[in-house]
Amino acid sequence: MKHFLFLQASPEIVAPRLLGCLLVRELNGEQLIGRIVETEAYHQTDVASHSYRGETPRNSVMFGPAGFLYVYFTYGMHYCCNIVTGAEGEGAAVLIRAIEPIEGQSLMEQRRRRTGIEMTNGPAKLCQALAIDKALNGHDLTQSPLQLIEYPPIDQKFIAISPRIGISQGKDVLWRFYDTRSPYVSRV
DNA sequence: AGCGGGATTTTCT
DNA sequence: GAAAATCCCGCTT
Repeated sequence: MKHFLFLQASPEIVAPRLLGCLLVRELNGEQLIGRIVETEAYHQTDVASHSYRGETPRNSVMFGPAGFLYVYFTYGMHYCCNIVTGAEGEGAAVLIRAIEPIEGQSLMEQRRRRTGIEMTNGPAKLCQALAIDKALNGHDLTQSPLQLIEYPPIDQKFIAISPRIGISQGKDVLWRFYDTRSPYVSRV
């Protein structure tokens, strides 16, 4: 049985489709819920992608089936999370760059030691807010304690497109997507 | 508001 | 040994 059929497309197709979908995290009996408002696509044919130079222990989840979580550690202190897309064997994923808190705000504030948009307006910030670390690398997003909830696509008129953030190569590719209505977008 | 630097460790060259 | 899909703080305007 295949869940999340929409995730089996190329990441640049999936990335805007993930806007408006929910991430539901169960933590210590509480539910933390965030609405995805900013995403970036990465693919093995793309020089900015972790999968560009082929499969390694670090990026192997990217080459697996769609619907799993790829978590990586960077800058010596931060975790970032991606949703794997595409066909099995294709190194593709969508980086979740920002979410809008829907439920469990007080616990997110506590975890982040920040309030308001500073809770979740960046890829490493939302991972800290939702307690996502390497233990969730390879996690099946149809299962507890972290689930993706699919929603109908948001109206295209609310989607902005831009170059991706924080990369040194591939800056010409317009694979960043965000919901222009959300104050939680990491930058405009 | 915007810039510059430091934190800190994994990963690959 | 360098760079990294980042964040935070402090300083300047």
